[in-house]
Amino acid sequence: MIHMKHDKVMNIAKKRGFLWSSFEIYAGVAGFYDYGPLGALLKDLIIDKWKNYYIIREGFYEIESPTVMPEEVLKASGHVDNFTDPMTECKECLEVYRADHIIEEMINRDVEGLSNEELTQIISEEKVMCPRCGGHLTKVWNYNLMFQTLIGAKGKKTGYMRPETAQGIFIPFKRLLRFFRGKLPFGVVQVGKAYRNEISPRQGVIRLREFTQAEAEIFVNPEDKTHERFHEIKDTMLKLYSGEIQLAEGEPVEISAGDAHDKGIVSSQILIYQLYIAQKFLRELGIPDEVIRFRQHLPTEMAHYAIDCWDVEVYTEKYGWVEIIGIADRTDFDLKSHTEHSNEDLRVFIEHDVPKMVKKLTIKPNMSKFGPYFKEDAPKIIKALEDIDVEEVKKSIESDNAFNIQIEDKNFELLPEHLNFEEIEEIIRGEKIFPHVIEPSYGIDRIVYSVLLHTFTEDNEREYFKLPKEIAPVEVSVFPLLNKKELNQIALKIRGDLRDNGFIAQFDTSGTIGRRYARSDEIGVPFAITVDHESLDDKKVTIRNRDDLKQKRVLISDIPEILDDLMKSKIEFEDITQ
RNA sequence: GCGGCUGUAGUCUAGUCUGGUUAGGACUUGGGCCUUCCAAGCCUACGACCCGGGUUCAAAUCCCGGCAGCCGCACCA
Repeated sequence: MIHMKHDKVMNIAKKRGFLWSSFEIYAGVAGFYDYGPLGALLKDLIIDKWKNYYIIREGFYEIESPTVMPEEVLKASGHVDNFTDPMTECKECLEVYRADHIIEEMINRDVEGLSNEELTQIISEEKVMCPRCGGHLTKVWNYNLMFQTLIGAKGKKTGYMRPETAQGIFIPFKRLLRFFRGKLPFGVVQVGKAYRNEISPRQGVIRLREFTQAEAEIFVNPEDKTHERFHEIKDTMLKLYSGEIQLAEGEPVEISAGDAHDKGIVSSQILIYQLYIAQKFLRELGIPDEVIRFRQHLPTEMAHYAIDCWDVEVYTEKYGWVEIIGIADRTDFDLKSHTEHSNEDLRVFIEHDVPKMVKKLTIKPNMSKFGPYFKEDAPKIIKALEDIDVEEVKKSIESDNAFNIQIEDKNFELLPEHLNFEEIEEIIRGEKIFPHVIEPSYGIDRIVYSVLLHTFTEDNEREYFKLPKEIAPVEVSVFPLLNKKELNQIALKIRGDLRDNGFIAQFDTSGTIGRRYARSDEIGVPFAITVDHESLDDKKVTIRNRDDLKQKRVLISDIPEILDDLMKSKIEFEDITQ
């Protein structure tokens, strides 16, 4: 199959320094890509924009945690045990299979959740053979997608490269909760590398072994998944491809955020709000609506920890619909699991709106009798009574006139005169709960690819990335109309001024003016400034708009201000006064 | 990981079957000339046989192994 656009985009990306495969002079390694000079800038600008959305607009805070994680963490998260596939290999033809799949296929038996040993046993007992050549299969082994490493000089401690940035946020939850002064909801983000040792990654930058994630973990009260700004977005249209529609083999439907909530298509306001943010973000990166859709995970494909999960997918000619963002309700799975494994209480105290009054029967030892009777054993007994079922004691006393209690192999008989029962009213101000986690997870590399693919434009024999100016790696080009010393001097001076004003500006004298414009357009530079002979007299230059080729003549001294206004969208190009 | 196909400058490609001078061309890129606004022209320079081993007097060319890419299978919390 020919993928003209993909091939063109990747060729230009390689040629002009956006992206290329890593370790090229050593033939490369599949699943690793370098960002070149322009690619690194572009990626940073996209991440900046992402942070602008999540940190500034949503009010979340960013943290940074290590990419190497000790085994315990990933044991608790389930990655050590579950981020694996059981594999088996044919001894004859060396074909590799998913062990569970082959058993289900060959003998039609559900083996989900069985251990490798059990799978191996089934294979030998049921005589499951290689479906291709009939050969014997090896015993089942786990292929874990994580990169394993050893921590420390003696290498006794097993570590893994993190398979997602999320875990780095769950681990310091107690400190984060304290930072946010104990109140839900709050959000924490992390941008960084994650690692998955894919068996055979062959989808370019779409499937990398080392990739960049931008994730937010939003901790919410499970009883309250509303969003305070939902009313502002309820009329926004979203193209939803729900599980139900997928099963019915239907088409995605355009539906308003409000309806999506009212009809229960998306499980909560806060989840829909995240879909809305994702859509807005992608639009502003120059990805058109037609190639964006939200696809709900089917119950069968949903991760074990999630109750609802939507992928934001972008259409690509080469790979079809590609997940570039995953938005999941992870519930309390992670915090609960880390609580069990670490013995740290990762719950949050939720104060009730109105304190609850609870009537409760308590035991009050009658110390004037109790003390002298039990003497040195009295404190022990009192302590034991604190943890005991009061109703049971009361019943026993009422029916048998005694209650027997065992402490350290000794029996004590409590008599009615030793105890008073009192009904007290207790005030319950709140309860401890595990927050639920809403997680938008952005695959930055896939987004960079989508942006390049979908901003790539061919018109009038021009081929260029029509990057929104906000994410253009180079903001302005400065050229002499002709490669003459006196023009170059002025152009260099202008470039210097622009750099002093914080713009990324480039200067180019090679070839003719047309070629220079073409080179500048190709990498998506939104504006070009050209110095001509008249500039020597009138101190004016032309400024050219990439997208419509229009030009305006402006004073050299006004350039930094004009460009600043243009870049910040305070004015449009046609508003420039000559 | 398995099978098939492929691997020559930044890009596209000639040469490989049939081993033999200094691996040829086009585009791109750098420098220069020319040129008063959108990849023009001229001069000039830089730049390649995927890696390793074998056969041979001699390997881009034949053989073996590796790596990478593409396609199919498998895999894809």
